[in-house]
Amino acid sequence: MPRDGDTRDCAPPGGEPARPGRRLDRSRDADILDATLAVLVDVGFARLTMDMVAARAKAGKATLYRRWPSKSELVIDAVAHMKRGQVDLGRLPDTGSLRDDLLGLFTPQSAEEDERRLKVMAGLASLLAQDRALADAGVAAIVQPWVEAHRVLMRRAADRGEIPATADIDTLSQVIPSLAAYRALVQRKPFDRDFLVSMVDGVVLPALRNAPPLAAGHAP
Amino acid sequence: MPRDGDTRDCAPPGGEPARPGRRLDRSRDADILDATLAVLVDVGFARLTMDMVAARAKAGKATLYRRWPSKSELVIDAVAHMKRGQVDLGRLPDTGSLRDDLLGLFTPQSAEEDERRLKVMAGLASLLAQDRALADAGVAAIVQPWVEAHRVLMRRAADRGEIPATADIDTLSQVIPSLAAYRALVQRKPFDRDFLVSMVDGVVLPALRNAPPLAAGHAP
DNA sequence: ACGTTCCGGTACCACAGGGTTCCGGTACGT
DNA sequence: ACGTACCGGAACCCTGTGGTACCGGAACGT
Repeated sequence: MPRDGDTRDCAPPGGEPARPGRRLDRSRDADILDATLAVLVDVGFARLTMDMVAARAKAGKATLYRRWPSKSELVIDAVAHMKRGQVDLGRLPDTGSLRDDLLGLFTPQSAEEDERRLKVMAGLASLLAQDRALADAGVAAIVQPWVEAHRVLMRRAADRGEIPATADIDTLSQVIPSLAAYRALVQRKPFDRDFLVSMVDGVVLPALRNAPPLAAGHAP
Repeated sequence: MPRDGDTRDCAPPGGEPARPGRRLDRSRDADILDATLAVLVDVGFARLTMDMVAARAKAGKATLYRRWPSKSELVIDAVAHMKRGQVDLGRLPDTGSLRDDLLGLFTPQSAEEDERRLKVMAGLASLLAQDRALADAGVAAIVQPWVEAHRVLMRRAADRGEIPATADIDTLSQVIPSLAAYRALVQRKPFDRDFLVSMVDGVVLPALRNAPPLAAGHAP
């Protein structure tokens, strides 16, 4: 959350207010947040220093502290800033086949983006154990939208009868995102299409088609 | 790995050698390692200080450095030390039913142990992104034996015809450990029996029974 | 031109924590 | 008793880093 002191208060929509000596300056925030994410990807939160961020953003350390009160706040803001460009729940694939829908979430361009997101997640790993707020922010920004997308696709498939209505969608929609996160965080192997196909055909689809009638459905 | 200098070289099996001024001292190592694990569980690797470990073990910091060359080595040793008491691959449940075997891995006494292991894993999270060796040691000590146990149980079930021979065991044996690790690390929810049952009945067993004939089997 | 306002860079401070050293104490074997 | 060898505790050094103060300069409006 950018500091609301100084001169950078929320200008009402409609371009820069005519303040004297005012630079464009609005795009600097994004540059700095991107630089923060880049450093975070490279070295993780613990080894991230404000000097690295400043150097990467070609900014002065003072500028960082002028806008964010601390390292933590800067990183939180950077992670939140990453949400932009996330999977758009309104524009999900809808091919009539659940398998194609699921694989359709993985476009070549989204691949590198996902990889990046998971690396950010890995960079945040140190905080999962100590800063609950930041960890939750990271999860909400990175994994949750993905789970939501899976849930929608599976729900549709159930509605059109492609999979049994008894399928435990709440559980199974978390499987692939969880496994992907685990693979990226712990195993440090790439999340590629082969892996996705293996998960879809080997785990999720078989489980969905073979839903047990008595499943009590504990959402994880 | 305890430093091999000083006087604590590998005494050949057969009790304490009669060295003058020698205390029992053999149990101190275990105490220190346990203390290290306890602190690791509490605050994670980043916030773990040698003073904390020394205080917890009622030992002096000097003693720690007399035996381990650095903080990293101490923690690695502590994690490896945790392997002791791990699932014994020789004494796995064998009820004739894969479901009962899988659920049988989860005994009330093992529950708290697993919880502890996963907390250690969470404490190591900071290192997953930076110290590959330590991260791998943690994974090998905590998750891998569990995967192995699942693989054995599934292999047996396939051999006796309970599940199709085409089932992708290499992939599916990783599912529950991965999901459990994800749940503990990222979601910070407890790994309880309800969750396990949900995973076994909702994901793994349906997927095993409904193995597609053409599965190319990409082990994750 | 000129002042205003912000910016980037640098030097600096404070402090936490890893690692080292030293010392008095204590249990053991002799 | 006495020496030995290790132990626990505490003081200490040193580096890295978060955070601050300050300066010259560049853009913009007037």
